[in-house]
Amino acid sequence: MSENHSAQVGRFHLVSRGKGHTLESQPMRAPYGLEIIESCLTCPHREDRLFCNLSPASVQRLANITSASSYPKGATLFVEGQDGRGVFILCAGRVKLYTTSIDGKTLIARLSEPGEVLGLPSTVTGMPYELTAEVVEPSQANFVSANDFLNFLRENGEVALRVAQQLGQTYHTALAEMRTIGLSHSAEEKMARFVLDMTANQKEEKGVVKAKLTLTHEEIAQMIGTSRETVTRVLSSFRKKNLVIVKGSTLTLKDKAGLERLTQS
Amino acid sequence: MSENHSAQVGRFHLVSRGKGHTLESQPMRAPYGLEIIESCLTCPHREDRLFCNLSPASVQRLANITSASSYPKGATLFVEGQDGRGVFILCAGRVKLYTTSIDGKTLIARLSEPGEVLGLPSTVTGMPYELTAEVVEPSQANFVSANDFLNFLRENGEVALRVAQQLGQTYHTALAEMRTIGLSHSAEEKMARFVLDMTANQKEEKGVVKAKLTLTHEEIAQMIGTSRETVTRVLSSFRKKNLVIVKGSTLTLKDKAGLERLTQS
DNA sequence: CCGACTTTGTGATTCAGATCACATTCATGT
DNA sequence: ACATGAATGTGATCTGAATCACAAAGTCGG
Repeated sequence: MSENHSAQVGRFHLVSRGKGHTLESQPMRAPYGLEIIESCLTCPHREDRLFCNLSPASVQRLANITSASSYPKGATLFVEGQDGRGVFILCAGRVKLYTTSIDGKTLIARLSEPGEVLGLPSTVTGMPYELTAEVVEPSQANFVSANDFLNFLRENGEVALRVAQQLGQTYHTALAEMRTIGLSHSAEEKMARFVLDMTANQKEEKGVVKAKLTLTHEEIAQMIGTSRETVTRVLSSFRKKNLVIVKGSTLTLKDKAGLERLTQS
Repeated sequence: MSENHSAQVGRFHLVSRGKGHTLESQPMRAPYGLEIIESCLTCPHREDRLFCNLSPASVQRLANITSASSYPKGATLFVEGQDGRGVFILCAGRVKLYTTSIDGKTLIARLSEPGEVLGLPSTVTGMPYELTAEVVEPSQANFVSANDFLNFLRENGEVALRVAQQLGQTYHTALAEMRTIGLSHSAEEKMARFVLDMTANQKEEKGVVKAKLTLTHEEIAQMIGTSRETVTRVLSSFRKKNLVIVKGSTLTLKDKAGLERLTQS
């Protein structure tokens, strides 16, 4: 029943890449600048999110069906339309989840942070993946095959509930994005919302809130539903108005109130 | 622990209304033209969706914590921002779930059909309702308080899994709408998507697919993120192009392929 | 059958932002 | 340090659809 998918999965991921340099034939290796975290048990994030407070037995059981892998930037964990093979528990790195239209336009649904579980909705419902998951920062993830995962859930009511909560969270996030895309009057408003979102979860230091902009303008455009040029323009208008300071990939929030005002216009 | 919320809840719902006629002081009554379905056990939809295949004991347990009510058109089941009081299992009627921006713009996230469970994400995660639920057709629903529901889930692993599946489904739907709103180039495209969505679940008779348009143009606009006038115009352009026939509130699909072509433009 | 409101239909106007077309600056690998 | 491709910055143009402003149909209660 529980064939170990890990190797096959690992290879597969490294095959499909976005654009640019080709990686097809390269062997898997540790992502640049990251030491490998061996077992999922030592993964710093696993415990405190989806699978916290599990009995040691359950943890062991989970460890058995889990297989860790590393993925380089550009790797694809799964592709929209493909049927759900299982879930990926993201331990380190960052993954972009998006959908594409026939003509190539892309809409980024969300960015996943360590601790999140990818492919959960599809795995649980048995439907095909509704999004494509592409690694934007070298990442490590634990894979659990759909079969194993579902069995684990069935044996483990508390975890099922926890999974439901995660899904609720995810839904919440999706709605938030729908709101920015659907209810905004202007690109400025969307951008303001985006910046506030990005900085919302950041801890401030010395009274200043900063955020790393992992995304290109192109990608920001794909998140808020505008064009790349508009992102560039709006962002520089924000700088002129002293709402934010952009230095390299670091964005510093200067006038939160000002941005919030734009949000409500 | 399990105080019965039903009466309080019932009264509350009837209080807040959208617009128009005032119902505040009126006593609760059966929705026009619907006989009341007494117990949730006889509710025709309950069994086959979320809570199918339960042991008789579980069904009984569920029946105990459930309270049925009827809601007239315009009633509000819950309001965005309010913290989750519990779930509503929709037995009959139709409910509109939407979010509103400060300036009054509305985005309809989805229309709920009988058998669906409303308020699930919030109840499970313990976060406030992220949407407002307004009855558009006289409805009947079974309410289960958050406490009771969560306890029920904890005692009942299989149901928790089922809940997770529902949530996955809901997420899926949300993504579908995000796609139409975010990836479309034109209002025509959005409208084509919308019409196809509406007719997708309908059974065809005599080789023709029809769908009841419960929504006003205004509401359609709020679903696909355009203006009312644009909906009117696009819809009549569809009629001119013989893609659909609209007669009263009945929409007949005439040229599915044609609409699909618009979808991919 | 008659007002009164809600919904739909249409024209005229206007403008935000998509798109195109480059110039410039930044990374990166060798 | 150079070269090459990616990412950003900026102007010019053009159009889809929002908005405004009514007219025409429907709908419903009394």
